[in-house]
Amino acid sequence: MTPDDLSLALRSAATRAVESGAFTADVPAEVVVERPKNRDHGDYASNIALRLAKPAGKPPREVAEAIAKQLLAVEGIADVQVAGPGFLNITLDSGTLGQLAKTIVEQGTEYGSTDTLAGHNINLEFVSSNPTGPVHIGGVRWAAVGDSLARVLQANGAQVTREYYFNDHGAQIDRFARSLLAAALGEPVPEDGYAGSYITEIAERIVASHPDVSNLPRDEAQELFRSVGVELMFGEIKASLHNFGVDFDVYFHENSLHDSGAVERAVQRLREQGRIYESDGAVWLRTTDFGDDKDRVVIKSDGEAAYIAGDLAYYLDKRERGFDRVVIMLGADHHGYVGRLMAMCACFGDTPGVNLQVLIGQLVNLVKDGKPVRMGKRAGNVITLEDLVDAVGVDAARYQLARSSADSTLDIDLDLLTRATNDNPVHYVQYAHARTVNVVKNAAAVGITLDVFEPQLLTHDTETALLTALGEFPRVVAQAGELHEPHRVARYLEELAGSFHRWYDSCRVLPKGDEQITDVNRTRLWLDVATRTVLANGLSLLGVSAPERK
RNA sequence: GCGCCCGUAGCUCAACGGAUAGAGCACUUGACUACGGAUCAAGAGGUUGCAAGUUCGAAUCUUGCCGGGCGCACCA
Repeated sequence: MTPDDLSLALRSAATRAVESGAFTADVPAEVVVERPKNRDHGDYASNIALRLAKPAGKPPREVAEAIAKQLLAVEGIADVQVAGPGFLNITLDSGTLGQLAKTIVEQGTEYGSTDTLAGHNINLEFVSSNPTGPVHIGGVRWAAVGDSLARVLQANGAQVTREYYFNDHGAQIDRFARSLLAAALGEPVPEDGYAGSYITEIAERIVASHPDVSNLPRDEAQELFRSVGVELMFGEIKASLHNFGVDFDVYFHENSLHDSGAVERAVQRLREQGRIYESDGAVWLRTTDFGDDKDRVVIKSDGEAAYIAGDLAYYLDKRERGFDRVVIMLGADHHGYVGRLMAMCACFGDTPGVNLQVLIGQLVNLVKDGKPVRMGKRAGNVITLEDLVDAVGVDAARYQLARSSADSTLDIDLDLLTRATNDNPVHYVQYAHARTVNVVKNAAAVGITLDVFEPQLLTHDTETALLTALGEFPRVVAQAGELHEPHRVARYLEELAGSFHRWYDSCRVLPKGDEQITDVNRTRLWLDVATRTVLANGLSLLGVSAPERK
C-alpha cells in the first residue's frame, strides 16, 4: 500500500464516519498522510481529525476516534491509535507495507515519476551568464540547481526546454572587446575592463588565428576581437557546462532579437494593448498599471533599445514558441528586476506568477579561513566552474550546490574544496547505492534470486522504516516540482541512505556461514533492489552518478 | 528612505502550520575471523536573533524591533 493509497483509504474512512452520523463536516479532497519522525507513532500519521474538529464542532479526539473505527476495518491496516491532541497513528500489516518493494522493482526507472505537471510546456532559463568570462561559482549554482529542477519537472510529466540567454548585445561586450584588444597589444587593462588570465589566453588565440590583426585599424581590430572573442568565450562556457553534465536545448542570442525586428513587434503588440506611450523623446511602457514603482523606458530618446526591450521581445518570443510557463532563474543581485518583469507580463495580458515565474536564488559566498573572499570578473580572481570541478569532481560539486535551498545564501569554504571530501553527503548516498549493487552481485553468486516474494517476512524495525522511506519518493519528487525546490530530493536521499545503511547493518540478505537460503533472504533481495532503484532514480534527478563501486 | 532574501547545534545546512526542532562535519565512547567500516550504535551539543499577536498547535503565518546580504537608471 502506497501513501497515496492510504490517503484515499483515510479519506473514505472519514466520509463513512460522516455518513455514520459521528460528526458533520466536509472531508477535504486531499488528505495528508505523513511519515512520523517518531517510530512510536506508527508507520503513518494523519492530522485529519484536528482539521475537521472545528467544522464538526466536536473535540478533535472524538472525531479521531470515529475515523479510526472506520479505518481499522480497512484491509491491510493493522492498527490505528488516537494520540496527542487528535493525531491518527496508523500501522500497516507488514505484508501490505512490504508490497511496496515489489511495486518499486517492477516500476524500475519509472518509480517516482508523477503526472502532476502533465500537459505543461515549460521553458526554463538559467545560468545565462555573460560571455565576458568563464562561468563563475554563482553561475555554477544555477547550473546545478536549474538542471536538476529541469529533471524534476520532467519527472512530474512536464515538457521542459532548458534555455540559455546569450547576452551578446550592449556595452559589456564592448568592454570585453577592448580588454581583449588591449591584452593583445600589451596595453594595460582598460578602465571598466576585464582582467584575468582568460583574457590574455583568448587574445592570444585570436592573434594566432588572425595574424594580420595587428595591421587593422583599431576599430576594425576591436570588432574582430569582439566577434571572435565572444564566440570563443561562449564555446568555453558551453564546454565547461557540458563537462558539468548540463546541456541546454536552446542557446538564445540577444542580438537576434534586435536584428530580426522582434523588439519592434513586441512594442507594437504592447501598443495594441494600450500600454505604450511616448514622452521626452523616449518610448515608455506603463508598468505602473501593474504594480511597478515607475514606468520603464523601452526605446531610449537616442533611438536605441533599452535593456528591457530585449526581455520584452524575448518573453513574447517564448510565449509564441508555445510555452505556457516561462520560468527564469535569477541571482539575488537581479531581484530588483522582478517587479518590472511581472508588470511586463501583465502588460501583454498574461498572468504573472503563472505564465511567467521568476525564481530568485541567493548568492554564493566564498569563505577562506572563516573570512569572506570577494570575487569579481574585473578583479580576475574568479573561482570558475572548472576550478570547482577540478577540485572536487562533478558529482560532489553538483550535489553540494543542489542540496541547499536556493533562497538561502550559501557559504563555501575554499579550504574544504581542496581537502579530502568525506564531509560531502554525496559519498554517503553513493556508497549506499554501491552497497545495494554489491548485495545483488553477492546474492547472485550464492543463488539467491527474485523468484520468491513474501512481503509479510519484512518485519524488522529497520525494514518497515526503509519501506516507508521508499514509499515517500514520489511525493518528494512531486513536492520538489511544485515548489521548484530540487534540494528536497537530495535531503530525501540522505535520509533514505541512512535507512538503508541501518537495515544493512541488522538484516542480512545473504545467509551467514552454512545457513540455508530461505524466503527471507529472497524477499530481502527485493527490498535491496527497490532501494537501489530509488537511490539511482533520485541521484539521476540531481544529475549525479549512481556508481556501482565507491 | 523604500523593496526582496536570510538569521536554527561550534561549522555547513534541513524541517507540507504538527507530536521530544533534525542530518553531515568536528568532539567523546563503543562495534569487524559474517553481504565492502566511505558503515553502524551510544553520548554531548538549542530560549530556532528579540518581543508581541493569530490557534488546539508557530522555526514556519502577522506586526514591530535588532543584525547580515542584495537591489532601487533613458546601465546591461
